[in-house]
Amino acid sequence: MTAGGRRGRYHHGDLRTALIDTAIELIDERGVRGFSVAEASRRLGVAVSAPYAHFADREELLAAVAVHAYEVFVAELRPQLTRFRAPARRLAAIARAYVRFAGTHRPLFDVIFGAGIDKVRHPEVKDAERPVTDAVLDCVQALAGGDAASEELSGAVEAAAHGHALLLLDGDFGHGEQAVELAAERAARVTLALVGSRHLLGRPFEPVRRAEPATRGRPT
Amino acid sequence: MTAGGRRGRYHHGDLRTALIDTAIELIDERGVRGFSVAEASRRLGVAVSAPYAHFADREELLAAVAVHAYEVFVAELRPQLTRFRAPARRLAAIARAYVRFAGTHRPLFDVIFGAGIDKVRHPEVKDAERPVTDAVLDCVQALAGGDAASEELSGAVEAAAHGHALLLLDGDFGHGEQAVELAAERAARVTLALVGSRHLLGRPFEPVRRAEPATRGRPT
DNA sequence: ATCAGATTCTGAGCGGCGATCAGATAGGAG
DNA sequence: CTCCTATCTGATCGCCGCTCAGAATCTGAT
Repeated sequence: MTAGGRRGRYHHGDLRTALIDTAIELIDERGVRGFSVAEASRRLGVAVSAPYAHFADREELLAAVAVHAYEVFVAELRPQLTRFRAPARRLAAIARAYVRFAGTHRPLFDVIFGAGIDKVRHPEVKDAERPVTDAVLDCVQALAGGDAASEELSGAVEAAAHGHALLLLDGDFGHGEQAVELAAERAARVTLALVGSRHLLGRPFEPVRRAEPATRGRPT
Repeated sequence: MTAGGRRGRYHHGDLRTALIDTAIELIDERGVRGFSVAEASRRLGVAVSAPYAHFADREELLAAVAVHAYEVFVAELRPQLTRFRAPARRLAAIARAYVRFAGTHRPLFDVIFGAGIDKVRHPEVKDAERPVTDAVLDCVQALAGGDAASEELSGAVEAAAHGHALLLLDGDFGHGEQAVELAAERAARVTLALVGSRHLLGRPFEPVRRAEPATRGRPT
């Protein structure tokens, strides 16, 4: 393959990669829902049928964008994880990085959660997602042992991070860089609150009662 | 208006309502993304252009469905709110009802959050949403006073409820009625944990990291 | 009862999109 | 150089959102 991508030639050179990049551009301008394969082709100067040599359909192209999105996120997350040793802090760092990613790479975040990609038909996406879910699970298990309590905590943390990301993109924190930081910090604080909650890490409690469970896994 | 909606006649009778109902059916079968005005028309036996006498465009029809969805949710939420007096319990009840609604009225929930309706161009939706946000704000202000802490708590509660709803619809809690109840109960518990957290309701607690606007590397 | 005006619906049509297919073109292996 | 394979073109199909002129029907005022 002659890497290049020079336009005007019969063979584009690296149409696959160019399509992914252009897709991100278009999604940034008009949203996932407004993205069309035809327009991406036009922008690249190729026939509207050309993309189908590289992707089975529109969804497969979006899935490739989603995989790239996870790679970017993981690349940003990893250095943050090495900065903290305590599982609770690491969990908070994940939440913060997650919200930051949503705020600073909006089109990528949009593709991951707004494109309606069927992860069963596109296992690549699930694979790309794995490092993130693994990181969460690691921390949670260190904190909660490994049974129902850990499931509950990981669900709560995921929900908190994702929810704050949505609120941020909805404009609830304002706009601009400081909105992103505010939302990210809130998500981190909420995560720590969840980890520190005496309600979640004990066994299931029924009423709000202040029954402090005896067994509390609290390493570090 | 000759109420009726008998098919075969030139005038349908109540096409507007019929379109909303049929839209919900279709969305239930193929998802919001798969819904088309044309197919709804076909199913109702009218011309594909008929809907445009009642709705400016596809999005306006979906907005009407969203308004109906909020009405249903509010109708289910209200009796739950009267069952509890303590703000914390009410907040948990809201979260529980929210997740239950997502699980038992999936197409309606899909429309609200997956149809990409522009709430600025469709204020009816925001109006229909108001009773819910008001209920949350009521409880939160009773708990947190009214400043930053209350904003933080309400964001956390919304995030928790919405996040658990998404996890439920993603299959993370399994399937069927018991999955819905499990997810709803988890959301309620997490909400109580948030309310009970000494981290959230007090004044801001120690920053996780030293205030340092570090230069974060940006991978391609 | 009648009739003017406003609603609601039809039928035709436009442009855009996703997707398929046969065939042209280029790069690489032998 | 020659053949093979991957890549790209051009044409085409069906579906969709949406518009428009005009027909059918309903409404309310007289």
